[in-house]
Amino acid sequence: MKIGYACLAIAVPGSEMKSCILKNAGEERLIGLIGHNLNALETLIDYNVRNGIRLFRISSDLIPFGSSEAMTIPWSELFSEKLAAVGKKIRDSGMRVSMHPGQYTVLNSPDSAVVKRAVTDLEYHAKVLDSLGLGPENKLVLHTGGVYGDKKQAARRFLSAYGGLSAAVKRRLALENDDKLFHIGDVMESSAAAGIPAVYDNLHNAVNPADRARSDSDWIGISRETWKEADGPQKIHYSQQHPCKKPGAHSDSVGIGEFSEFIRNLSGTPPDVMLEVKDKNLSALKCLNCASNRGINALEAEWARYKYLVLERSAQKYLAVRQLLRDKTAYPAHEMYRMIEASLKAPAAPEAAVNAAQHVWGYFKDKAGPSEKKRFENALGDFVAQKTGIFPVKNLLLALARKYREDYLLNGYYFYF
DNA sequence: TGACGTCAAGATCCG
DNA sequence: CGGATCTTGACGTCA
Repeated sequence: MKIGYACLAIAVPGSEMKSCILKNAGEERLIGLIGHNLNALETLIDYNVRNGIRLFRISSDLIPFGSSEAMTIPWSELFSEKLAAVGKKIRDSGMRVSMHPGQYTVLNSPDSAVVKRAVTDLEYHAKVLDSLGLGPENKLVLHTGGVYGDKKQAARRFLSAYGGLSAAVKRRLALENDDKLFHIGDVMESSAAAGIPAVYDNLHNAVNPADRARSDSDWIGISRETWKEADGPQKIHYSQQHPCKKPGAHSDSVGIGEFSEFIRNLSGTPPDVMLEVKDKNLSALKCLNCASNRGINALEAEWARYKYLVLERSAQKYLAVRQLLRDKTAYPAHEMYRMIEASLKAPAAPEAAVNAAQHVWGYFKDKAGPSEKKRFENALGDFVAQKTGIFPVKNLLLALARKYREDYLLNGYYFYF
């Protein structure tokens, strides 16, 4: 069972995708952006390899305007070496990747111009995966599309459009149930008719259920049958409901208790699990560390990344986690994440936030010049006086961490929440 | 016509 | 001027 995350990572310096607006998308600008984004992708892949994350969704923004008429650059040739090198890292590490055109790629539209753009978009996505030299188990996940007042007719149009796609797209295509229109029962029908695998999404099924009598485990068992040898192991999408937002909205982080119960309830071969969650790689690492014993070092590395976030909420909880990790023969993953989750639920307490900021400042106090010290003290003073939030302070510390190359801090999560 | 979802770019505001 | 914060863009469907 692989566990992964989608598109972007938090606290991975140099991994940010860049783009621009259409009117600025000249050739020179685009070449610069593509070069940057391929480096960013390599940074993400390297990060995943270092951290044992072997499932990852590549952002559709990798090639800005990749499926637009504005794209006149032969990017796959221009960057063929780089693409091949990154693809080799993916293959050699046993990583499985995917891409996921958004809700605006609609293959079953009655409007032929919309369908044409959808086909172009799918061709673009397949070309990215082809250029990386990756096999058909690296999927292109798509939703069925719109209903237009007649779901049966709309499903037929999907199948007809699917039939017209190139082999390059067809061999990668997988169909996912959505949260509004085509539930997993609908998807199973189209999937069987087209002979393509079905990606089961648990939250979409919770919001748009096919049959309330069937559990997640039932549907995962049923959709497993659509995955053939060449498709690789079954893959699902997993997410949790945000407690405050509307039904279907993803949670900020994967709650480890709920996730573990979900996994426990599965039967048969466990699928690969793509997490859809706001905190991305953070949840992926959490779930991986809890799904198997990855060594006390993995937990210590995680604690190092979380610790100032916990400290700025409660010194007591900070000490409690430190205590928990004392025993180097134990592997208290669930306990550690439960404690971290509990403390992050609370907003930062002002006094604790000052304490945490001063701890982080400790990395610079011998290196920073007097003007830097003055700026830090002013920012902290403004925060204490409630003139600003803590973010101006954190951003200042982040800039210092970059300047003085404090990787330990840059790889931590403190600056990003 | 706005909402939907997503992210960064672009625009504007502020000290 | 730099940094923080707000708005726009790019896409198609549906209420």
